[in-house]
Amino acid sequence: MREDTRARIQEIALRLFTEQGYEATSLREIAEELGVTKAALYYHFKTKDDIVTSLVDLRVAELEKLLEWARSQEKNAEMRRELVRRYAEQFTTPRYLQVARFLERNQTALRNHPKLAKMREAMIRLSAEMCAPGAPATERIIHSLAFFALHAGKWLTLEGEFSDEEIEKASLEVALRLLEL
Amino acid sequence: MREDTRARIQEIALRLFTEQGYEATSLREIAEELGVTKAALYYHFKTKDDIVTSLVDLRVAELEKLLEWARSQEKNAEMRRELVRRYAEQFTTPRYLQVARFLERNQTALRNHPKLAKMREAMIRLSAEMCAPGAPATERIIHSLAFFALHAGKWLTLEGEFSDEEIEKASLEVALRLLEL
DNA sequence: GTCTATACGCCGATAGAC
DNA sequence: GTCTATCGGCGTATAGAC
Repeated sequence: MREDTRARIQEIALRLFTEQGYEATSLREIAEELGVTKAALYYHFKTKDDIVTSLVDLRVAELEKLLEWARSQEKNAEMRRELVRRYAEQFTTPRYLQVARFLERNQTALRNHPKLAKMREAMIRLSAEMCAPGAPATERIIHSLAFFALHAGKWLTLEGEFSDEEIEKASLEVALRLLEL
Repeated sequence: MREDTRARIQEIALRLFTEQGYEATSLREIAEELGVTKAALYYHFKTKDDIVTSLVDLRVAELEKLLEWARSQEKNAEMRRELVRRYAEQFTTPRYLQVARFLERNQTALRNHPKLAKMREAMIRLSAEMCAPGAPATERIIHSLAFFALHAGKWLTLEGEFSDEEIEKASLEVALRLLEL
């Protein structure tokens, strides 16, 4: 029945960082939820920052898998649609959705985190794969907005009116339609 | 030449909160940039939270102006386009753009701030004005996405490639096209 | 209006026993 | 692997002189 402690720390930290923000979450809170003292955390992670690193690595790996796939493809309309679908599909794995949300909500707090730079770089390269080199600004921007639409759930203050599933489904539809503009 | 000190505190706090995040910005930093001690700040604002309140008030007032206008209009396609245009136009006033960005980037850190609840409520009502009552989920979501396309600058990791103006112009174009989907 | 001085607590992190 | 104890530092905030 005993779960790996390291994994439980990640799980609790991920939830609290997302709900309250990275800076607002102390190691004491994480330890308390886990039922240990904060000193115990230091056996599993060198620093608070290290917990973040372990989480971001998950997301970077996912983005790089996507990037690798994109590069192996011809850049046509069907490839772009499939890329958006695959990007959206990553969010159907709960842990990946949680990590993505954590990163969404802590961009500013983590702005100096080296792994975040890696992630942004991957996003830039991914959105570049959406267009032929030298594509006009509006095309680049519209295609990038397709990715953005999939993150918009955070901003859509419609909770209570529609389920998460409805919002996600409609977001994907909008993202795909954006590719056709 | 002497500017009002209260206004200068707001200006510096707004910039630092946006760049570094609310939690990561201390009153000491603000005071240092202003060239006074942090104790001096307490003459102008009761608490750190009070500085935020004074900033959020600006945004809430803008949203409510927009909401009032929306309510006085018939809900047709041209009204929706005009509403999006007016929403976008608010961001052309530098101070309002700065405040909006500050709020975008500190949603999580300020999640318990009472003024933030007011702002979210105003956004919900504003996006409700975009549709007839009882409109289907996809319509509501797509029209709401139109607003949020205008916030996409944060996510578009295209800085350096395109100017802020290009991104804003294209975002508005996409927002307007979303209304027609 | 701004200062110095200070209260008081929580933070991340470490040392060393068990 | 987890504990107790503790460190140094910085956080917000206040008191009271000027």
